[in-house]
Amino acid sequence: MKSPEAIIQLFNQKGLKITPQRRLIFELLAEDESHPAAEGLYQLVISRMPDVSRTTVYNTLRELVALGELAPVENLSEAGARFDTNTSHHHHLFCMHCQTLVDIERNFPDVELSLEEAKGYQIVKNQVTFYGVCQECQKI
Amino acid sequence: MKSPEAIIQLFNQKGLKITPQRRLIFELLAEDESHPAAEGLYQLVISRMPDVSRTTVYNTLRELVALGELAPVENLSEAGARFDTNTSHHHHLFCMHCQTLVDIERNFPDVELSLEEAKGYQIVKNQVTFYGVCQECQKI
DNA sequence: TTCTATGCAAAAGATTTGCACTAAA
DNA sequence: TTTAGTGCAAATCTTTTGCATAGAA
Repeated sequence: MKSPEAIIQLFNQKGLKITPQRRLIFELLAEDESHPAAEGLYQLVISRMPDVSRTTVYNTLRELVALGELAPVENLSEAGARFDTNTSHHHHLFCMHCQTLVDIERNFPDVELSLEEAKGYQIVKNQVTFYGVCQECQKI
Repeated sequence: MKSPEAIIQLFNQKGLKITPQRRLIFELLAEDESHPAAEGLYQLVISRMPDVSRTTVYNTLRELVALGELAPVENLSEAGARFDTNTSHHHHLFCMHCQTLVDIERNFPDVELSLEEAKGYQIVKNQVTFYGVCQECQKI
């Protein structure tokens, strides 16, 4: 995700207000690579600022998604939706045991449908998810 | 999915009982290609057998998934989880407007990670989802 | 001073659970 | 007759909403 400063500038431009709660959320997201769910981010937030409400966390996540600065992950379910601070086109590697999710930054040029296969759909993008077991979980 | 008869046989083997409700659910799923959510299947069920409860539909879906005869779809969210009666390895084409989901039965041999890219994960499978707009929705 | 954000409590939607009753085997 | 399934109501979990108050601009 963009730096907290860049996000703050964007919020200002849009007439949205900067509160200490939001500032903290921006900071936590900027350094996050875990694709957190709302609840996980909320826990992180209250560990540093105990009186923030879930509502505020949910509101801010919703604003960031609306502005295109955060992307909901194509859902691997298991509880709530997870968010991706990387909004560029990329793929995912998912641990089926511990639910860890890692970005794969590369293209798969082969992943294209022929006209017949596309069945008249106008294709916008594709998303590859690799399912596996991470190193840690293999030891168990 | 397998034929109702084959599923019934499997349930019998496992000591699970066959009720009229389950028989109907098996029949509806066997002819379904829409990847229904629980609620959609429930509506279909009660259109033919009005007093079936949601609980029974949810229970039966859960049994089928546990037996590996039905697969939860890697979630495209927007309300509830959807189910795939096709449990073999395949990919998906999704309409971003009407949520229609179509199976893509082919391999993408290019979709492999190198050892470094796999970051120590033991890869089990991959899943490609194409996002687009179907023919009907393009007309709107 | 104005207007959005916050936080609470309640609501909403999907799914699960406890339990008494029914029915398949 | 035994054991699992059904259906109801209630609980749970995630997320949204209404609203009074606080606080950023």
